[in-house]
Amino acid sequence: MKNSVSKENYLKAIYHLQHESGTVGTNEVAAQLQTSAASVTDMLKKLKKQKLLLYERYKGFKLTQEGRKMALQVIRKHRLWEYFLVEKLKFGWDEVHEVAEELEHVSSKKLIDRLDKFLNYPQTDPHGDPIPDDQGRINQLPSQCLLDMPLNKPARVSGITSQSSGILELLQHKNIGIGTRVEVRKKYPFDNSIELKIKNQPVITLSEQVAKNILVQDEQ
Amino acid sequence: MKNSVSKENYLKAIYHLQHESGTVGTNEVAAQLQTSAASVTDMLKKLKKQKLLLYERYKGFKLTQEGRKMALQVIRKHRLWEYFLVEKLKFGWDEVHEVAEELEHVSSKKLIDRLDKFLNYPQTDPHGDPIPDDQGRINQLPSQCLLDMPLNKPARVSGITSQSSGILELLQHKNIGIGTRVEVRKKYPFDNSIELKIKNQPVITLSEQVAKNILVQDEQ
DNA sequence: AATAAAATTTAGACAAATCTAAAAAAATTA
DNA sequence: TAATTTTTTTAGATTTGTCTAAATTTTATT
Ligand SMILES: [Mn+2]
Ligand SMILES: [Mn+2]
Ligand SMILES: [Mn+2]
Ligand SMILES: [Mn+2]
Repeated sequence: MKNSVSKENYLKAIYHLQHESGTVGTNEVAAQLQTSAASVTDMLKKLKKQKLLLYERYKGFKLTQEGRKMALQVIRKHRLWEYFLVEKLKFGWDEVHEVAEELEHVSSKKLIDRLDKFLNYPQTDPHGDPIPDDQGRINQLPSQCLLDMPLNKPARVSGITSQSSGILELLQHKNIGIGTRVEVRKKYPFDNSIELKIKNQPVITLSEQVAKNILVQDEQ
Repeated sequence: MKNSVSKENYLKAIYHLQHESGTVGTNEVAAQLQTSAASVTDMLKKLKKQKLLLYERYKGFKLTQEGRKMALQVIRKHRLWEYFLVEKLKFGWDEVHEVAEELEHVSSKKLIDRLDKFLNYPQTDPHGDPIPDDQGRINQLPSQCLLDMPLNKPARVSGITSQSSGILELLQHKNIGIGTRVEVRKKYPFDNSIELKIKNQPVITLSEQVAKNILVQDEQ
């Protein structure tokens, strides 16, 4: 019943691609997992045989109910461990991903349920992504891109789309993190840059490339 | 530079056997790791090629300095995770071994050093075994078998040799754990059973099979 | 529609870790 | 010491996950 590390990584990658771009292609998965397209095809066949994937050759693929459920369990583990690393072991939010990529494959169900309890059932990981419960359910408040916010409307940073350490470092320097309260004060159509007021801090400017990666939720 | 899960398990098994019975044999390792003697021989060759093992065919083997160092790092991780599971996640001391057997292979050095700090640099794991520091150093107080203790000499339980869940469950029922203060009140040469006084509790009887697995240190 | 390009799959190979059965060496016993 | 038993190694396969190169299918472009 227990899947290999490799299979878990494939399930997770397919799940994420499915929920971002709708359809999933062999090359996309290969790029995500830094492997060859041929290797992906090999694995697709194995996942199909295990009834974790709906797949016809050349016709694209997507996870079955069972596959999705497994992917969500891996994601749950990944995000709980990330939370642990930041909240308890004082890792920076830009250093946890790699480590969680290993920890997520430890298989004990009891371990993860106890960890959840120990952390007091957190709702989101340090990047603002929601943590599925032990049934795989996600409760996601609607959030929108910072670029689309109307002027002077209070909002709270709820997530960062890109997780490149570059953007995370930049945001840390500008004192923007998950939960930070912000208001857009001005938008410049010329370069799509914005001026942003952060609570208790002066107004700062963000480029389009940065702002488009920031998700916010309405405040109050 | 990073070793596989399997290699780490071999290094650890050889280290333990080396320190218990002096010499190590292929069959012993096979029994410990529940694999075949042929598989062990295969791995011995690989470990030799990596200079982690001194090995000549048919002539026995032992770890090199480098191999011992690696084994001790795995043991450090194993015991720190066991401590975490018991102290923070409230696992029973008889349920942690299997889970730690997986967690010990997560490779981040920073993770384990931060965990050590978070746990406040514990000296021993929940079974009383010493936790090596990040240089692989162990500070081990001399301890002896409960069967060899003189009568009425105060002592403190410092370790359990066997880690079968059978004995751990038995000891839990009789309120014996690491740190429990005890005195041997009587020895019966007929079956080598003993009568044991536990502080604040009535005298109990332990069979030879149980008593020989209990290690104690002199008290005061 | 014919051709070119891109995406995907197949063919064939390899490394790691395992196995069983058989052979070889060492240790024990008679 | 010779025979027997035990331990250890070799030979030959198998499974999993990966690779490159070549073939096939689909999609896009003239
Ligand atoms: Mn992973
Ligand atoms: Mn995350
Ligand atoms: Mn292990
Ligand atoms: Mn232990």
